[in-house]
Amino acid sequence: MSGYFKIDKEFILTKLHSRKTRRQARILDALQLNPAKRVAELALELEVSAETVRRDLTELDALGQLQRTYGGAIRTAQFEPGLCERLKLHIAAREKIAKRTVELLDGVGSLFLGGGATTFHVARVLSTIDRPITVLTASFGIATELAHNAQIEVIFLPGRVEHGEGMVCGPETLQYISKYRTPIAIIGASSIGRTGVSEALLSAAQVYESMIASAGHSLVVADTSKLAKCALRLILHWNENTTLITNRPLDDTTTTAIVKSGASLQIAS
Amino acid sequence: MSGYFKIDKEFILTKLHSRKTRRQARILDALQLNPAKRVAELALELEVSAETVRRDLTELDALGQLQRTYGGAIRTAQFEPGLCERLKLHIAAREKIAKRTVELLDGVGSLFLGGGATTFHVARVLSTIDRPITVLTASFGIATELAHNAQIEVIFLPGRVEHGEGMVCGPETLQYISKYRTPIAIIGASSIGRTGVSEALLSAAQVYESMIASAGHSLVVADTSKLAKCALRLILHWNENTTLITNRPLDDTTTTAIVKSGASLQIAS
DNA sequence: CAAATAATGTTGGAAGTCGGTCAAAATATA
DNA sequence: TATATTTTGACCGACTTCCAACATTATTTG
Repeated sequence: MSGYFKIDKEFILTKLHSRKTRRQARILDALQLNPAKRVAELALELEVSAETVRRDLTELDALGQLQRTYGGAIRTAQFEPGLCERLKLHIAAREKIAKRTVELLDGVGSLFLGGGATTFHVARVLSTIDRPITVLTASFGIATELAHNAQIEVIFLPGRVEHGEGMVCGPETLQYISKYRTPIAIIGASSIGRTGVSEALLSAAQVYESMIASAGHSLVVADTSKLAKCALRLILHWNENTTLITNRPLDDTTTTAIVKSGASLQIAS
Repeated sequence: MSGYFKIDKEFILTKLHSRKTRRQARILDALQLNPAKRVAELALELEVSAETVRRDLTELDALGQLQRTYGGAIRTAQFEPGLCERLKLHIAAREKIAKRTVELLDGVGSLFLGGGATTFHVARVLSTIDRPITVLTASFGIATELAHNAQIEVIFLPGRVEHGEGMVCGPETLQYISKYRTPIAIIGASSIGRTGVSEALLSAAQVYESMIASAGHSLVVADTSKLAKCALRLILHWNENTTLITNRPLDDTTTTAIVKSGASLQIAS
């Protein structure tokens, strides 16, 4: 029992009130206001030696609280740290898929755009479009990316902010989606298989499912790394209102299953 | 006539297809995927000399496309570049105001939180709160800031994304706000005066106005730099359901006007 | 209080960056 | 095609950062 008390006291004294912790908090604070800070600059402001600052930065970097650079540190993306990492994977494949997807949007005036790394690439390509289009999304990252282009009207969906995912979801979101109708929904996926598309995060799955239900046709964007995985919730059975856009031909069994269901298949290369 | 053609051709050839422009585009692309890049790193990837990369970075930095750091460059905040600048002003005053404001929230379970630099400081203080609370907001930056704390339920409002402001607004937003009732709305302002509070951006003004209408009591947060300015749209007449939280005593005329109206005045120091 | 531990400052050399200048190469212009 | 302009690469001195080792100071523990 007293052992627990001791740990608690230690924690409070050491972790919360030590000079070091306070200083590191100030460093993080400074980075909230400036995207980047130099070692020398911080040493001056905090009135400690540059070495101390360097040691602090190394620790905070290891904790993922900031990112070290040569000469200083930058704040880590405050949005979806997980997504930032995923964005670095399969870039070439996803860019091809994104381009092919946007090519399919000829004549489309409005669409739903789901969340995830691949759809983010779609947003980046879409943001270069040169005609008016309306996009409905639940993802902060995608909304911001698209807002760069004044021709794109971005409608953001309401809902509870999913902590750490950078998107909204929940009953409010679903209800709101159901009030709209668009010709197209563009959806990413945790996994694709013979039966259909599934998604690992339940709250996101529900949002995508609603988007699909409110759209005339669904474009599923997924690179081949998503194959043969199995995610929590099936959000879409292959059907004639579905197009899968991927980067490489799939195995015969899957291809047959998709084609037989009436869905289309597009290989971007 | 041929003059125009020439300019056009020049533009296309020089600006869009020149090696330099393509290379700079690749630099910006690389920064989309990595928050920071070093000069040497870029030189290797782009297969040009470090000097060329430095020159490119200098140019892109001057254009505000990225931010130069010692040894490389980082991407500029993709969110609200204007807000980022405003956040650097009046920090001390705003932090005091923010702390005082959050102190006033004892017992409050839900609230509206408007947009702007001062309310962002409120969000930062609020994100350290140690009890459950529900916050409704229309600002991406504030939503993200608050989402760090798992105890805070953040409800995001729907609407058209205001290009460059990092918030949603428009009729959908207003209608959605009118469906909620909260005890408190915390609102920033472009200016405060004898009559009340006004806001420069019309679409934002409408959102704040709705928030005020849906809340039992309004906390107006504004540092004294907002005094004696006059912004486009008056969003609030001083009344008994209003509290102004500011950092320094106001001039007698304004103080009298506010107090006479029944509003409260809090000086955070 | 004394010993042990952790945190911080100092120093010096290695490595990296910067910015200016100049020459070479690519590109545009006549 | 020849000339002018722009772009790029290379070099160098000045400056900055980094890292590791060690000395010093603060903090915790017994």
